[in-house]
Amino acid sequence: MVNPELTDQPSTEERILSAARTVFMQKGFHGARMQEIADAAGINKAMLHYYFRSKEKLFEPIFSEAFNQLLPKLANAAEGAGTIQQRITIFVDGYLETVLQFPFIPVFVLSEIHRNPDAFFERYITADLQKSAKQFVVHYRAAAALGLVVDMDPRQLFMHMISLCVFPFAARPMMQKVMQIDDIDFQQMLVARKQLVIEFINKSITPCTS
Amino acid sequence: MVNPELTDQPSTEERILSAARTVFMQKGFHGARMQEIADAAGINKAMLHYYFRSKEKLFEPIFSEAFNQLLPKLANAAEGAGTIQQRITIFVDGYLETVLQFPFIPVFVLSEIHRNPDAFFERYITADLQKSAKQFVVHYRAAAALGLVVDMDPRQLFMHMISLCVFPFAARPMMQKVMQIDDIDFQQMLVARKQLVIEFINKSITPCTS
DNA sequence: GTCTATAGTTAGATAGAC
DNA sequence: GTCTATCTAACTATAGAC
Repeated sequence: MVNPELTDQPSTEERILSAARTVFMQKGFHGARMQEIADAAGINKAMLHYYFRSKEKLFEPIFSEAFNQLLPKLANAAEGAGTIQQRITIFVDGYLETVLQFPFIPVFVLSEIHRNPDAFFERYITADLQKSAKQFVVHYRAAAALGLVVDMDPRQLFMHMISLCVFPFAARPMMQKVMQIDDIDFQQMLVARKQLVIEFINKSITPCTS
Repeated sequence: MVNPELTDQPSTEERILSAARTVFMQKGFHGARMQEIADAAGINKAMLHYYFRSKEKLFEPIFSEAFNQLLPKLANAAEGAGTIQQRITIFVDGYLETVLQFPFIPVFVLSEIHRNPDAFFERYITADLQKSAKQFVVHYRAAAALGLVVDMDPRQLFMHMISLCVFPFAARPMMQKVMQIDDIDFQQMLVARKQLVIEFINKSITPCTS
């Protein structure tokens, strides 16, 4: 057989992963059915188990991939030089960029955390990640001591940032319905948030010196 | 038999609902097991079906109760007299008060929306709710025209408000682990948010006239 | 590697005695 | 109303032919 890497045809494994990504993201772990994944991949259930022994083992790489696209954004914001405002911009920009590209990630990650918190923590909340969070806190406190930003709990600010980026995607269908916004308009609003959220946060943390 | 309304003993139906509330809120619809609910209620599965014909029919009142505690807060904020700042305070206060009391509601509602969006919309997103959202938008635009608040899309502000209130509860386990905050401290932070979120928003929407 | 067929398990729902 | 026992369906997982 021709090496699948050199052809246009995705390998069976790739087709399975692609189908699993779609189904798991939309239905979650418990809601997803192996049959549905098999159908979407154009193969049968037996093949799923041939390539990935179990549903759990098929789920793992999908979740891993999703999660690892989100959280490294924090490291970018915490490391290197720059003002707090620049760090916030880097974080919000990167975060919103990713969820705009993969809008199912927020709900997917949230429900997985609650389904299996211990396994989740052990694998995905690394020491590096915790270190980045601490660095951000230190950076903010330093800036506050210099009077560059208002004095507030940086951990609360950090929660503000993530909330403003992620929640509109997680709650999208409800928000759209309540505010009666169609798909095109809402998509534009989500794109516009990149700038808006940064302005919103900056206005709140900047001391009124003018 | 003695009228259960007059005794201290909760009726079987109440015990079932109470058990279902706990299990559904922690596991979601698909994750919940009828057996587990029966065990928690101290009865057997047959009784669940005797009182509530199906899992779906048992789920319905639990979800309804949860959802109806959240969204009426919007009506309170939209109706009556008051400044935009006062409306925001009413909304954030009421919202955070409720989720502090029932911390599982956010994830619960979010996952149900994605499980069954159509049924969800039909039953729970009422015309009243949509009217309240519109009223809030009108109120904000009026205040902005008078220069009392900065000119921004009030629908985006509305998303900011809900995001800041709800998300920290939905993502609590992850946030705690990343920032290495213990249960007691995090609980205090959540309580403190009532004031913080209001200040944060007010600072952002208030024109810098000083 | 891929398929068909089926085993094994679990969960939701029901029947029927008390 | 409450229980035990059982049915049926759905789903994950495997066996075995090709």
